Amino acid sequence: MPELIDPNDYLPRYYQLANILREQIANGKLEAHQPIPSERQLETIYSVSRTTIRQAIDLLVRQGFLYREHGRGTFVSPQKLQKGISELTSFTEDMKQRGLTPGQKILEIGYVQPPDKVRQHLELPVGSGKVLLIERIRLGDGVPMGIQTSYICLADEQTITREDVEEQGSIYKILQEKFHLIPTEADETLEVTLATPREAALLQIEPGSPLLLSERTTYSQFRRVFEFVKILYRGDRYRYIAKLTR
Amino acid sequence: MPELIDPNDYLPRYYQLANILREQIANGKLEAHQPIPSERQLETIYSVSRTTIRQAIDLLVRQGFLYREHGRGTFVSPQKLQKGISELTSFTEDMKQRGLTPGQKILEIGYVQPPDKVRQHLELPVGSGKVLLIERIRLGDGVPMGIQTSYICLADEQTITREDVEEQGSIYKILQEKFHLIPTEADETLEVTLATPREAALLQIEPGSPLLLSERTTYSQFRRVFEFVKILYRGDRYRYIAKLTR
DNA sequence: CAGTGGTCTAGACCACCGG
DNA sequence: CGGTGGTCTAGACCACTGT
Repeated sequence: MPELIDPNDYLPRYYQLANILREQIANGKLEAHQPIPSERQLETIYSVSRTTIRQAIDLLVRQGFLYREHGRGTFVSPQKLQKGISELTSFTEDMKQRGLTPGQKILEIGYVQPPDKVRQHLELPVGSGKVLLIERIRLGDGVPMGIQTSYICLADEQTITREDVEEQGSIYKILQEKFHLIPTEADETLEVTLATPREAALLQIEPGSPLLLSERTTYSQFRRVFEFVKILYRGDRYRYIAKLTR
Repeated sequence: MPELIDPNDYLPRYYQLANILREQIANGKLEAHQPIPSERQLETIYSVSRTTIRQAIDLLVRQGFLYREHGRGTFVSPQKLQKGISELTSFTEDMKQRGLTPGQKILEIGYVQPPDKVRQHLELPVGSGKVLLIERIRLGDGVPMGIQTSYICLADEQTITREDVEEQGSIYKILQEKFHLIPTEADETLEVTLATPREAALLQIEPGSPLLLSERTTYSQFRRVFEFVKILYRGDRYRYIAKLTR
């Protein structure tokens, strides 16, 4: 028996429908490469208009759970494509998705004058004020995975304390809960580099070992840059995963 | 004067409208953080219904050219977010986007029994037949950028010859033109590795130099795997670029 | 309050696919 | 041919924003 749509729910109907269908896919009620009911059938099953049906399906197609074939039908995607990777995630979320327990050791936290390169990424004018710096060793299941250096722009009255970071772990979570700042978009680059003696010591590897360097500029829901993050991952422990479309 | 929508064009109206707006953004007629006309205004300007207007705007929002704010309006995204990166591209397209001229030296081309790992990525059963192997040094402005090894699954009657590859350069272009096979989705991983003596010689670097290893499984418009590609990029010459959303 | 985007309806015609 | 998804219309009401 299909779950039904509640017109009075606070969630929009297309969103409720997407949740119902996604649930059925996760349960295995709908199997890979099998067709789901046609849009006209779904109209009568759930008593919503075809526009709303299509909005729900559009969502699931973009999320990689369904695919359409013109003139044939709408089908369930194979497992592999259902992961929804290449999303903007915090280190904390990333580790959890990989089945590891995230952890950290705080190296430094405080306000600094950002280096020129960082200032440019943050789109700050020359000679502008200080930004919050947080430097941490990031752990996965207790083992060092990388060194993370975050530069964060906050309004004057807002700040993050060492206690916040120690308690919560995830800065994204703090930003969201304390300041309603939601990371929405980011530009990221990845390249190869070699460990300096200091980095090697922190990561417990030999100096000159290969590292994966990620640099990210993050935008809030207001389309303003609020963060520049650099993560140096141990080359032997970390692999970047992306899902590409066209 | 705004360009107009032709109802008899072979392109759908929402798509024509998206092109018109994208063009105006590229021209600078619409500036970053400035609002575009409201959806009701666009209705009268272009004589199409609001649904169609919204479909066009949805497209441009997903492509990163516009952003919406509920109750305020729809605005032009800042330049940086307009690049539309993190798309599924061939090496050839990737180089062009970076402003470099793509090139190649073919090392090997022919049918082989795929290694187990490759066979699994291609979702082929144990003991299945041979697949097409193409190994090339890829160049950007004539300089070695990486070594690309492609394993391609084709139907029995289809094949790609050395001449095809030499003439066209891009395998994706050949697949599209000869077999109407369109790369649509891909899973990609990136990690760090060190150059073996053979790789170092081919890339004209020291053995043990750091490399960026990309492995990609590519799906066609029929949601079937048709390709597994491995590219070893020179760590000092290549940087991976991604755009993340949430 | 008026104006914006967000959701939704009940239709319509088209292009494509399979039998 | 009938059924599928793809596009489109002309409305409607809601939630949110600014003044």
